[in-house]
Amino acid sequence: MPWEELVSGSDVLPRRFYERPAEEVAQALIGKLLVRGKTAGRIVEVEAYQGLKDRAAHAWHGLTPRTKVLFGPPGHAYVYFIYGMYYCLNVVAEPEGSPGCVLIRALEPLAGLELMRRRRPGVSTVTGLASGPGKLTLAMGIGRQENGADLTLGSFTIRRSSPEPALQILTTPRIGIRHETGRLLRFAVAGSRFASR
DNA sequence: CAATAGATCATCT
DNA sequence: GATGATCTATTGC
Repeated sequence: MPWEELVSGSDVLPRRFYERPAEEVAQALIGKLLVRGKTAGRIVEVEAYQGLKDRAAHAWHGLTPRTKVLFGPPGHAYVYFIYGMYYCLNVVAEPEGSPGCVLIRALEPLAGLELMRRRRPGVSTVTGLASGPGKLTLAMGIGRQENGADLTLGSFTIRRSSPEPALQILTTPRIGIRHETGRLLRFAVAGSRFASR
């Protein structure tokens, strides 16, 4: 899909969209558009992290230099480096001072596919371009520089598409964590080939 | 197919 | 000094 058409038919989500419990924001983000520069994709998989009351969350230990952004105002990006190799993208949720967030885990690529392919050499299928938290940051060129970015302004945003597709949402436990594994805080588009496994 | 190993480093104890 | 919100290649059935 042409980037211009995609963006002209969509609206940036306002800050108040993010100012509620992380679990609600996570579900509401399914189907929304993540746009960065000339690349864009539909969010098909997310996980909610509930801050101080969630042992699996980075913010569980409290305010540190790394978690500072999580304690700030909602609607900003929290990007962290993991396993010595990858970056993961989160969106800060809940009112300022309450460090809830939503991990973006997978996208259906919609625009800028050529650029994404160049950033993911060796990946032959479109489904494999952004079907995981580390993969999507590579495909969209997201790194340290984006930590703290305001997602309600500028060229890095999350948008509501019109019309919004009617999507069946699946709820499951979160992936790759050691604590709080029983909580049903992962949400994905049912049957999506673009979600992670 | 499923299971496993290796890459590689910021962050916090 | 250990750990981790991962990915890929490789091995074994």
